[in-house]
Parts: sequence; C-alpha cells; structure tokens
Amino acid sequence: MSQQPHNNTTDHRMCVSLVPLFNHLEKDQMKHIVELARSTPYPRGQIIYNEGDRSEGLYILHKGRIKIYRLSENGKEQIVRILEPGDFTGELSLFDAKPHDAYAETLEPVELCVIQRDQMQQLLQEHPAISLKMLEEFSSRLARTEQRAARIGMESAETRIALYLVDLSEEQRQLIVELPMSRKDLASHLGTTPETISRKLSAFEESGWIRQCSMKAVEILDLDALLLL
Amino acid sequence: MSQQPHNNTTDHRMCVSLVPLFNHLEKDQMKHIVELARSTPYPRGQIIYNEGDRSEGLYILHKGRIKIYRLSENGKEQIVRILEPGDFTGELSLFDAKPHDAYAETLEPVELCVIQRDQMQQLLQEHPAISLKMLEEFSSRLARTEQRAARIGMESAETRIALYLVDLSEEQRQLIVELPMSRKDLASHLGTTPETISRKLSAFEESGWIRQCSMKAVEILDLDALLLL
DNA sequence: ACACTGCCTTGACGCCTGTCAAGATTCGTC
DNA sequence: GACGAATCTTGACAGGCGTCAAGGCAGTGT
Repeated sequence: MSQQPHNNTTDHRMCVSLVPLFNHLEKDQMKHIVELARSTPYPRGQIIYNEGDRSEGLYILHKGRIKIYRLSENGKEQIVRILEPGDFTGELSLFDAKPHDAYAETLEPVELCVIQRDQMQQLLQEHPAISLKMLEEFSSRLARTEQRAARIGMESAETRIALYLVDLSEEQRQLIVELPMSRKDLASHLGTTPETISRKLSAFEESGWIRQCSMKAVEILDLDALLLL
Repeated sequence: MSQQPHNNTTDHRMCVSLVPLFNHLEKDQMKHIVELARSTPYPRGQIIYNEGDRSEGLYILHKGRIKIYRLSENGKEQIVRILEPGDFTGELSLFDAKPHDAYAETLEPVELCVIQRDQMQQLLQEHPAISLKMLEEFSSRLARTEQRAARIGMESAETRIALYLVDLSEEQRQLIVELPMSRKDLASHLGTTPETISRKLSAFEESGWIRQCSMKAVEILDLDALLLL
C-alpha cells in the first residue's frame, strides 16, 4: 500500500467539502479554506491533545473516530463525546484562549485537518454563515449535554442504559443498534461501571427486552419496556 | 409605587446596553436593536416557557433571576442553570426550530426582553460580532455543562457538594459564599437530594471546614480539606 | 405583626450499585 | 492463524445515599 503525503490536496478538499461547517459555501470560498487546512494522519490510540494543552486551533475530523474525555481527581475517565467524520473539536480555546479542558484520543487510525486559531477567527468574521452553522452545532451539542447531565443526576443506572439504547435506536433508525464504543467507555459515558453495564444488559436480555447479537450490536425486542423503566 | 408601562424605552435601552451580547456595538446599532426588543415584567414564580413550547425567540434577562430546569419521567426536576441579569436563553429553537427542551421559571420578579426569532437571525447575519459573542457564551456554557455532567457521573455526592462550594468561592472571590438557590434546587442541580445536602453541610461544619452563617451563606474555613475529598 | 405554607433538618431503613476478584472471551498484533 | 493483552462477565460483599416520615424553622403575604 502507498503512503499518502501529509499535504495531499485531495485530503484537504475532502476535509472541507465533507464537513457541515463548510460544505454549504461556494466553490471558491471552499478553495480558500482548503489552503488554510493542513491534514494530518494519526495512528490508533494516539493522544491528540491533553487537558491543559494550549489549543492549536480548530480540529476537523474527516476520517476515523476520536473520543473526548475528562479525568477526575482520582483518575476515573468520563467520555464526553465521540467524534465521527465531519465533527470538529477544539472550539473552547478558539474564543476563550483557554487551554483544553479534556483529552482527545483516537479510537482508530484518524485523519484530521487543523485550522489555526487566528485564521479560523478571521473566517468566522468574513463568513457569517460559518458562524451560524457553528452556533447551530453548539446549541444542539449543548442540548445533548444538558440532557446527559440531567439523566446521570436523576435516573437510575438501569434507566440510563435503557434510554441510551432507545436513543441509539432513534439515531440509527434501526432496532438492531450498533454500540459506538466499548462497554468500558460506555460505562464512563453513562456515569456507571462496566460491571453494571454487563449486568443490566444481561438482565434486559433475560427479560426478553433485548438480544445481544455480538459485543457491539444489540437488537431491541421491546422498546416500550425499556422506555417505562 | 408607580406601575411601569410595558413598552418603556428606558427598559429596552437598559436591556440592550447591559447585555454582553450587544453592549460592544456602536450606539446606532444598539438603537436599532432596542426597537426590536420588547420588555415584559413577570412576577415571582411565573413560568416563562414550558418544555415542548415553541420558542418565541431570544429571551434576554435584565432584571431578576430565572431558573432553567428539566423534568424526568417520574417528575423529578433538575436545575440546568440559573440566569442572572445579562444572561439569555431560548437559543436552542433559534437554530433548530425545535421546541424548548426545558422549563423557565422566575425566582424573583423579573424583567426580560424578547427578540423575535427571524429578527434575531437577521441580526446574527448582519452583525458577525454578535455571533462571535454568542459562540463565546455557548462554548463556555458547554464547558461548564460538560464539567457538571462529568462530576455528577464520577464524583461522590459529598465531593460534588464540596467542589460546588469551592467553585462558588472562586466565582465570587470570597470565602463567605452566597448560595444562589434553595437547598432543594441546589440538590437538583448537583444530582442529589435536599436531605443529603443538609447532612453533608452539617458534616463539613462539624469537621470545621465550613460555617453555615445563614440559610443562604456559608463561610469556607478550610478550602484544602474540601478540595481533597 | 401574625399565621401559614413550604423548606429545611434529623433519624431510621433498605436497596442500588460500586468495588474487588477470578475466570472467560474477544480483539489486536505478529 | 495463534499468541497475548485487554476487555468483558459473573459472583460476593459492603456502604453510600435515596426514600419515607416527623418535627422545627424561615420566608411570604395579608
């Protein structure tokens, strides 16, 4: 197999044209942005930035997946979110000039573009449409995070797991849902432990509400039962 | 005392010039926005919007305080955040055209301005600076919410309460901190119960780490002890 | 100023779920 | 395809904290 050069133009163009943040722009505007972006490959399991690092700019993922997580004082990690191709991160320090407040680590081999802080700020000034897209993204991310916080605070672990499956089912529009992460990461995302995830999934299966097809696929048999936990 | 008319111009101007979202603009730009805003008074304990309501636009608070909360299936409420003068809400539906995902209720007599959805969108298009301010606000709100979710999921109730006091102390830059809400609301914000708040505060006091001055004021005596819980 | 309503406190109890440990399974790598 | 390491599962156990209940207090409105 042939090694791709780091500054392959095709990569840049993909990066920019794939991402909702930019793909609504005119051809020549995109071309301008392409020149700002620098695509870089990362192997699996690589840390892209640490908590406390100064931000380089906006990171735009166009291949692979990245997990964003925080660490508590006693070393436990919580998954904040999983980035899929088209997602971006590093936004905090774009505005506040604050260091990153979380870790970013690749789950698979990844390719992502970086747009420098100043250049991104200029883009936002020049193209209000980009700002609006970003506001849209922020507001939906905010809504999701608030819901997650509310659930972790108010619902039992059992309910959280059940609701998570339901959410996945709605997102993927299927009754056979694909779990986007390991049980360990899932546990940390839902504010519980791998053991509890394991136990509850088994319990759901024994009740006939779900079927565990494989390690990362679950078939939902009784959606209502999950909902009224 | 005299009743203020609803469309008092002074109110509008205050609204616009007070708020970080707008107060960086030129005089005549502000004047234009003032004309869009409609100030309305609300008594204490009034619901401003319900979950599921269609958004009227952007609500900008310029007097009093408002609590934003969600309800779980079983009727428990969780405080998402408390709005202080200068804060705004209703942003979700500005972009997604989705209904509100939380409730807004006044904690005190309140005055707030509303800017209609379309007019706000136009403002954002015309004044990129407003978008940037809003992005700034969103990104810091997002960071706070993610931290809250992480804490609720990973730290014990005791630690959450301790860290909350420390946070308040930093925000207010004082060792005598003023609790911005009732114990009931505090509990729901921290993902616990009023009973636990009561018990833990008493325990902290007995350990000599804090002193409960009044129902809504606490003096921090040993910040380090609270931090290493 | 007073009464009343809602909030706060304290106690007792029980359960959910986190923790520790060991064995089974799966996944990544060679 | 096979090894090794990491992940997942299952069990036993304990304890933090939610729940229910009753009494005291504070804040609000008349």
